Amino acid sequence: MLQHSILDTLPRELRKEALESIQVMRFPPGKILFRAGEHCQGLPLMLSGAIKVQMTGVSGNSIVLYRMGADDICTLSIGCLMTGYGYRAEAIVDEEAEAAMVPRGLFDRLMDQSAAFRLGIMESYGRRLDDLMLLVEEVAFRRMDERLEEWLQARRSPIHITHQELAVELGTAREVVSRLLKELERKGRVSLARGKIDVSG
Amino acid sequence: MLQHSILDTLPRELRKEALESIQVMRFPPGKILFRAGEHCQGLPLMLSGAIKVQMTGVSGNSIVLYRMGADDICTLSIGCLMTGYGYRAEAIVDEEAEAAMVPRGLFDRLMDQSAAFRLGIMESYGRRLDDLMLLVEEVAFRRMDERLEEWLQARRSPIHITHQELAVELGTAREVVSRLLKELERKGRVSLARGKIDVSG
DNA sequence: TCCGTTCAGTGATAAAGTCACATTGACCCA
DNA sequence: TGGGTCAATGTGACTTTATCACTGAACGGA
Repeated sequence: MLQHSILDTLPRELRKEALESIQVMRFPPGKILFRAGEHCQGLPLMLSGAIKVQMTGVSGNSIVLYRMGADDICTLSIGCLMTGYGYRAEAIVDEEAEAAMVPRGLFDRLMDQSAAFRLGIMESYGRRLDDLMLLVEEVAFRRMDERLEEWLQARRSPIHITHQELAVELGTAREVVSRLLKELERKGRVSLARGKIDVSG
Repeated sequence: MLQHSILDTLPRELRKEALESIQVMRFPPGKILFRAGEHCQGLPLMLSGAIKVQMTGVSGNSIVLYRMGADDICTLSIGCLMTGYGYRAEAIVDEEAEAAMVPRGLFDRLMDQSAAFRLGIMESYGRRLDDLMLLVEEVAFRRMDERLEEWLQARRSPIHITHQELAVELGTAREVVSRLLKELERKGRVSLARGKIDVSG
């Protein structure tokens, strides 16, 4: 169950302690791992699956910030744990996910004793930073029709999603997505059905 | 010169090594520390001053992502060093800054041997993540007139800045800033001069 | 089959971004 | 000291995106 995870790289002693004190959990799609404002209940180290992190603005609009995959450690939880503040965003499972919940004490020991673990942390942070920088640029400067088309092209057709969910992916309003999709349909690029988008080509 | 920096917390031996191998540098306002695409020349650990990090989109528009201050370590440089990719953004000095340039080897040793240093790194990452998440929300959902007014209120009047520079701070177009400022002037909230904004109240 | 609910479509209007060009102010320098 | 130059600002026209207020269509029970 822990095969191919970053924990495999630990020296024998530490690995033993890790395997004893961590709790492996399995989450179904749609499961909410945490909500904005809640406090950290442990550091999830992802073993498999995909989890999206999204935030909701004061206006009530939401946007997907980034996704976590295997070997990512939840950087938001680290921050939450360090500062004692609540989460600023929420995490929702996309694809059935397994995660090792690492207790605080073990986290500190891993940071102290394993260079590989530290590297994993830094990589997770690096990816998050990169994701967010790219997102800022997208949201600030790119056209919505281009972003929508790219999003659609990046998945396998047919795509099962509502316009509202797609709006959250892109950080815009549902009406905007509906109109742009209708326009794409008129151009023959997609065909639309309730909760489903077929991309041509 | 290194008083009150994170390096003070190091154990004697490590501190000695640090003081020998780091190079303290001083940068004047306007100095460009690095540009997009360049490769990392060392990890800056800021001792004083303020540095802004901004990125330019494919469209040619720019936006300020966040600012670094004393005790921040440049997370962008860490990522750059780890992955070997070039910088995705550029860093420009706002207020005269001093920074200790930490060589790769020392960085690794500090990570390995100083919990305080690790904590500093994590805090820097945490702040960056937080800054960027807030920025995404701002850019995606908030009205430009509100953002502009908040930005103005957060400084001491008179503010010496051009509309173009202000546009980069907010991630919008110069014309938008000019129009919104003119509107504020009509309402008596500011008075405008070339390169200067006086905020009333 | 009716009913409630979620999902999608759309007109009207406002806010923001883009393009093109006019005007203004600061400064240099002959 | 009067031009000349250039960066900074102003603005009209138009497009894109966001918001508000609905309407209608599809689905899933009861």
